[in-house]
Amino acid sequence: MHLYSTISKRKEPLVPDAEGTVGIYVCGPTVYGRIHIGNARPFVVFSVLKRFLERRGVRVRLVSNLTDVNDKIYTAAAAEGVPSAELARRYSDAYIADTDRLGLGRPDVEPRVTESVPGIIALIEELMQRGLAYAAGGDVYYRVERFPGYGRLSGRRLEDMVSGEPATGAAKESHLDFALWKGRKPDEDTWWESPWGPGRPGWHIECSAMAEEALGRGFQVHGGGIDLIFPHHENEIAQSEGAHGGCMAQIWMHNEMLELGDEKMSKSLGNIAPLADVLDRWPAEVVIAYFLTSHYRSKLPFSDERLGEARAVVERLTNALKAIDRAMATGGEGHDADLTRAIVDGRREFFRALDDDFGTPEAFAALFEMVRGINRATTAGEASPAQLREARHELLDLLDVLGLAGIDPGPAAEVPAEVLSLLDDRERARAARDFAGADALRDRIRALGYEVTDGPGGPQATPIAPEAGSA
RNA sequence: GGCGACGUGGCGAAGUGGCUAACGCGGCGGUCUGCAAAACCGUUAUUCAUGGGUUCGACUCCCAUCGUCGCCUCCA
Repeated sequence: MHLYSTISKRKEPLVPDAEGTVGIYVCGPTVYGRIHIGNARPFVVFSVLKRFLERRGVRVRLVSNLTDVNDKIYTAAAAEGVPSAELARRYSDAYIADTDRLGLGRPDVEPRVTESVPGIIALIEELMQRGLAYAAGGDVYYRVERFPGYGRLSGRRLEDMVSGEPATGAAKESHLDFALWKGRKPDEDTWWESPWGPGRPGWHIECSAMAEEALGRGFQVHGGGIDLIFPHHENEIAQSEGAHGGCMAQIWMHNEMLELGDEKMSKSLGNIAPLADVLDRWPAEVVIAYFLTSHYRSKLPFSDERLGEARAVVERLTNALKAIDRAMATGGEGHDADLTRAIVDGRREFFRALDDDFGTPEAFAALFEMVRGINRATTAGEASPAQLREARHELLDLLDVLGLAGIDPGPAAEVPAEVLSLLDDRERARAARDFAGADALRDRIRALGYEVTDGPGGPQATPIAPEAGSA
């Protein structure tokens, strides 16, 4: 498969390492609050990318960190009057719990900064030995102008960079330099001893250290939000490649931002929708479909309208599965060549789309071609139960790649006898052409939580799905 | 000011040198239905922000303009 790489601005072939493994490192959240729907985008994109690659027979090692020590964590903890370690642990747990609800599994490794300090210190020492870092007033800084490739990822030149650093950074040799280690300030209650005195890691160094520890030097894909390109990922490259040479990652893969109204959603702007709240209102599969019906490199508006469209997508897929189940019961005895063609073509196009820079919108288009073929077949009624079962299996198989297998309604749940009885009453009313009575009975059944639909095989009562917003 | 991304039908979203510009939602017409839902069939952009240029040929390449967004301030 090919993936677009920010550093080359081209689609690059994804080449596994000598053991046939693809290592992926994705920058995870800083845990000073509940994560928002925007944070969920890389989680979904990279989790599903992993599923896809594994389906392709590639072994994947997905690593996504938690940044659990940071200025914002100190600040939030101080505001609440709790120890920063406690606050970080609480929101680390919340992050795991919130993303678990998506049902996409966990990354293979989820390292935490607080558990990676020895490796971080070792990396800083290596940089100092190479003259790329220097201690100053209890801090350690990276000497940016000593690293020739600086700016390669973000396409910046050093002379173009404006000094945004406040005057407090007076200990630095250059305003471009960034902190690798920050000396402990009196009110900072999470800290470690180091060769440079007590303190804690700077923002960027932890990812260099944790990526190396989990994936080794020179892995396949480094990912994250596009807003991390500068300075975070630029600095990671400076650190990792500065310390060891070589190439930190083959491909730099960045997802675009969510938009709320006209601006991006972000914690600093305060216009956030917590993932947990979104998942209270919409099923996980709808949220996944919401992300995946758009390309990961496109800006994605966040709104109830868009979630509603994603729900329509999911319903169309679900309805096709239901249609198959009904058709298998009534069953034809022949072979529907058009159905087979739709399945084969759909499967081919599905994988072709994902092979080309993870083209999930086109993959959905392929699914819909398959769905139309299925719906045509169930309408025509020629396909045998065996052929229909195969079609169902194929569709579900592809849905599973996208993490959407959960939309399978499965075998219909037992309908309560009371509902069945009312259904019989309604049929008698309909037979007597007492439609007012029939509709009244339908209302009573609905009050019991079941929707009545009249199909070719007679009426059916199906549980009413919970509506968005009702939770 | 510097760097970067993007502007495709009512909405969303693919395509990125050459067959009829995918797919979903919505609209309209039809089939089915007591009604409804689902589904199916047909229809819904002579056109891809605008203006130039390159080319036998551009939505696709180049330039300019307008517009939107992101980064340059520890936000995915």
